Amino acid sequence: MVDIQNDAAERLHSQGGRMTAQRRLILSTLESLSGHPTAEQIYEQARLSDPRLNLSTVYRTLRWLSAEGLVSPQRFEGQQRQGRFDLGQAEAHHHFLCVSCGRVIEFSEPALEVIGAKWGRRLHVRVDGMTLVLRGLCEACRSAGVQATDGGHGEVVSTASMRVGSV
Amino acid sequence: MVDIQNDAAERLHSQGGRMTAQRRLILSTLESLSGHPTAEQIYEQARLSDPRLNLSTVYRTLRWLSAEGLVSPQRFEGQQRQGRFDLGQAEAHHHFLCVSCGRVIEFSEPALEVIGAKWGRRLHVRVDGMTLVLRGLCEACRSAGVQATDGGHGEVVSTASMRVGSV
DNA sequence: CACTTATTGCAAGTCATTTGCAGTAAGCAA
DNA sequence: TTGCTTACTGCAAATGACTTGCAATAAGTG
Repeated sequence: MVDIQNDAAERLHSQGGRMTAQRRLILSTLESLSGHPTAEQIYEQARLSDPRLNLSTVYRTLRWLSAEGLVSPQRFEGQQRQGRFDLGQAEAHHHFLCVSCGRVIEFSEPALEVIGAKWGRRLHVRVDGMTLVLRGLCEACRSAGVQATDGGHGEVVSTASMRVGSV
Repeated sequence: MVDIQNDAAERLHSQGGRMTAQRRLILSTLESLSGHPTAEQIYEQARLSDPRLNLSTVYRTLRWLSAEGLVSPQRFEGQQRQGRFDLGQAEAHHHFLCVSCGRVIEFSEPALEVIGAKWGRRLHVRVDGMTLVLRGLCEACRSAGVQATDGGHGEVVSTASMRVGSV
């Protein structure tokens, strides 16, 4: 459960899959990259270790990992077309997205469980998961004098990220 | 403010734009479609009134409307690549997404303002907006015996939607 | 009713992601 | 260790969702 490499290997095994060098590489790259990298970023990083790795292999692996629930794919609105991937359950955390630089900060908010459950009852639906996305300007962009300009759906100029624990 | 047609016309005017038949058609189609239609769905619906309408015009108009803050674009994760559009501010409401049929139910939850403000302070960022997406099974899919199967990121089989007021 | 130029339709182009296919290599069996 | 089966990979071509260039239209102005 804690070691993704082993977890993935076991899951593969149990469904007649094979643990290949590429999958191992993608997994460890995913572990080494903090933040929410895109498939392309994972590819470029992994390529440093093995230049023969192919982008479609990255996509295929990411897709399998998502289906297994080992990584959670995210799609933020705005100019960014690329999906982002992150180790762990989608439910485990929420995000702040800087509309100027694309930086993502994670946080967890237990109070949302209560809100989700409440709306599940009110709407007569079964709520299996939830994601809260906060949008705005990070400290760096704010002090750099950036202003949000487009009604809340910002153009991302560059990308960076950091991870912040639950408070 | 209340009449989108007029609001849009005024905004266009003030920036040297022109109110065309196409834009009027797209606007009224947007008003007639409840839920969160995709560009394609808006296009198909509008085409019923004027078959000569072009898809790129729909995209262009939707992009302008988004920039003006008159419609809010949404992107839900999962198999859906297409963006969805909705009249009104992104901030005004949140969504429940049925991972089985794609149905979207809106709701508003004032408590989230407080949570957003709290994290703005804690993370030292300026929060301009937020979106909460609840994922799960709607009543219809649940009673139809559908089970979520893929770790929370469902494949959408068909699309439908309804709107629910604030409670 | 001219006339300027924003806007449209159409076709071609992007970009992110997927897929068909033939060659490669896990993992099991002998 | 060697074979063997077939899952997996790399590569190239395809797809889906938009976006863009351009010449033809048509708002809104004088």
